Formats: sequence, structure tokens, C-alpha cells
Amino acid sequence: MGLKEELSLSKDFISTEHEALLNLYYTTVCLKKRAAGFFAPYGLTDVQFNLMMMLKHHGGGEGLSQARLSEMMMVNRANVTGLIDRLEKIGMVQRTAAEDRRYNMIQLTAKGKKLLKKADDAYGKEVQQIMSVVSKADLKRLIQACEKIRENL
Amino acid sequence: MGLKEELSLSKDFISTEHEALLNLYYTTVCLKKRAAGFFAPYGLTDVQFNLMMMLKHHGGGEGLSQARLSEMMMVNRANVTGLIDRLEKIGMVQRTAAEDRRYNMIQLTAKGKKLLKKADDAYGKEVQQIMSVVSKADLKRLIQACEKIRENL
DNA sequence: GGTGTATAGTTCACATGTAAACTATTTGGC
DNA sequence: GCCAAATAGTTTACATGTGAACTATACACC
Repeated sequence: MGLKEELSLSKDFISTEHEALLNLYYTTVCLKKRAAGFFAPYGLTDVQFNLMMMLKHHGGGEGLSQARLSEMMMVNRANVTGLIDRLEKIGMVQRTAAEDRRYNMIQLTAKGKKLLKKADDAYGKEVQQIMSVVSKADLKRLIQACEKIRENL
Repeated sequence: MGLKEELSLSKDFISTEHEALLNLYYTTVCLKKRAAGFFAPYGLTDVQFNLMMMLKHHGGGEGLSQARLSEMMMVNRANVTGLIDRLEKIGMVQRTAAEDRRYNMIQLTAKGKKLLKKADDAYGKEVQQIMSVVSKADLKRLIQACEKIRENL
């Protein structure tokens, strides 16, 4: 069912452009709820998983600074402080002093790597299952549309 | 620039399906930040504007219950309590007792209607400007793709 | 070599979101 | 008519997000 019907929106009140924006917004809300539910059994939130994936793929041996994490996740530095606090408390990551003493370098712990391996495999399958109702060609069009919109902001 | 480059993601790590999901997510994050910036001069958040628009278009004379608002905004009831508290405090909406005494009916105040009129006109133009970098045909494909994904959740 | 500026991280107050436990009210089944 | 179940709203504890003010460190330039 389209959002126009779900939200009882009359066509008179909404342009194709606005409808597309609302679809982006509500679809992302639904996808985030699904992801939250998916990661809950692992004792992680979707945001925590995302941060750990950044460390896995871009952390190398030395890890990533909190500032780099905040850039990559598009959130501010204050938020990363709290995220790392909570991930450290449950033993998934550790802070290490860098040579430049302004920086904390964040690394996955052995426990973090182990949990991530399990969650990552299952999540990949989940994403594939969810998104493959749209053809590859349409997914590529969707990606291009999103890129154009972000460039225009 | 594509997310793969922005986030330094190697093609090896990501399928078209996953790339599309990340594009939906990060594009919505960017759009929300833009909306927040747009409404700040009006003394509103993007979420507050959204709630007030629901009241404008679907409130009729009697308004909407908090439960109906929570359904339409896809958030839980506890959240709506706080949203209405804050909107009531700045004089944008009011709670009215319904015949069924379990319900609060929420209405826009005169002040709320007045502010909304100004903000709404400007926001419509903003949305048009942001989204019209994508052709109508591609916007329609994007809408359909989003609908298929939500149906598959 | 010392000083001003930029950067990294933290803390605070706040907005928005959740789940769970609670109260008040209504309604359905007997 | 009465009690069980359902529904609406609130409260609490928590996660995630913001901007602004703060501390500590590094660096550039005179």
C-alpha cells in the first residue's frame, strides 16, 4: 500500500516530489526498526553494529579515531563518546592512546570480532532477502537518485 | 560522490542490495538534517512540524487522539506524550477531553495554525527544489521500489 | 621559543525514539 | 449487573542524536 493511503493523504496535498521524500523517510524508519529487531538477540543495537563494521572494514591494525568514526557515521563527536562508552562497557571495543595524545584510537576486541563475525554473516543474508524484491536495475536507479539528491543538498 | 567512495567502502564488501540500503539510510539522514535546519528559524523541529501537519490535514474540527498520531507517525505512544507536552508548552497545540474519557483529542491552536501556514508554504518550495534533480519518472520508480521494500518487511 | 589557532574528546541540557510497568476507562461475555 | 480483557495515556530507564561550552594537546608563525 502506498503512503498516500497509509497516511490517508489526499493527492491534492502532495506532489510526486513530496511523496518520494516521504517514501524515503518512512521506508528508512521501517528498515531501521527491522534492523534493531535483528540485532537485539546479539545484544547489540543497529547503530552499535554499524560502528563495529566501520572498525572491521576500515580500522586496520590501529583502529579509527572517534573523530573519523563521527565523520563516517555522519553524527557529531559528542554522540560518539557515548557510543564508545557503551560498547566499551559490554567489551566490544577498546580505547587506545595514540602518539598524538589528543586522539583515542578505537579497536574491536577479540570478543567484538567474534560476535561481529556471527552477526555479519546473518545480516548479509537478511539484507539480500529484504532488498531483492526490487530488480538490480531499479536498485541502481534508486542509488543514482539518492546520490543526486544528496549532491543537491 | 557515491557512498562507496564517501565511506571508503570497497566493492568487495558490498552488494548492490546493501549499497541501495545504505543509500536510503544516509540520504534520509541528510534530508532530516536539512529539514531540522529549515524549521529551526520557526522555533520548530522537523518532527514537531510533521505532527502539526497531521493535525492540519487529518485533524478536522475535533483533532486527533495521541494513539492515532502515534500510528500515523510510526512512533510509540510514550513518545507522543512528550511531543505533545513540548508543543503544548510553546502554545502550538492543545489537549481536549473526548467523550470517551480515555482519549485526549489534540488540536492546533490559532497560534499553531498561523505559524504552520507560513512554514508550510516555504517548506513545499524547499522540497520541490531538493527533489526535482530527479526526473518524475525516476521519482515514481523510487516510490514503487520503496513500497515493494516496505511490503516485504 | 612563545603564543594564537585548530583539533580531539568530554560534558551538559535537551529532543526524539524504545520497551515495560503502571493507571484509568471502556467494553464484551456471562 | 459484573468481571475480564482491551485500549489510551503516562512514567521510568535507557539509547541515540544535537549544539554549546569546556579541557587538553598539537602546530604554525612571528
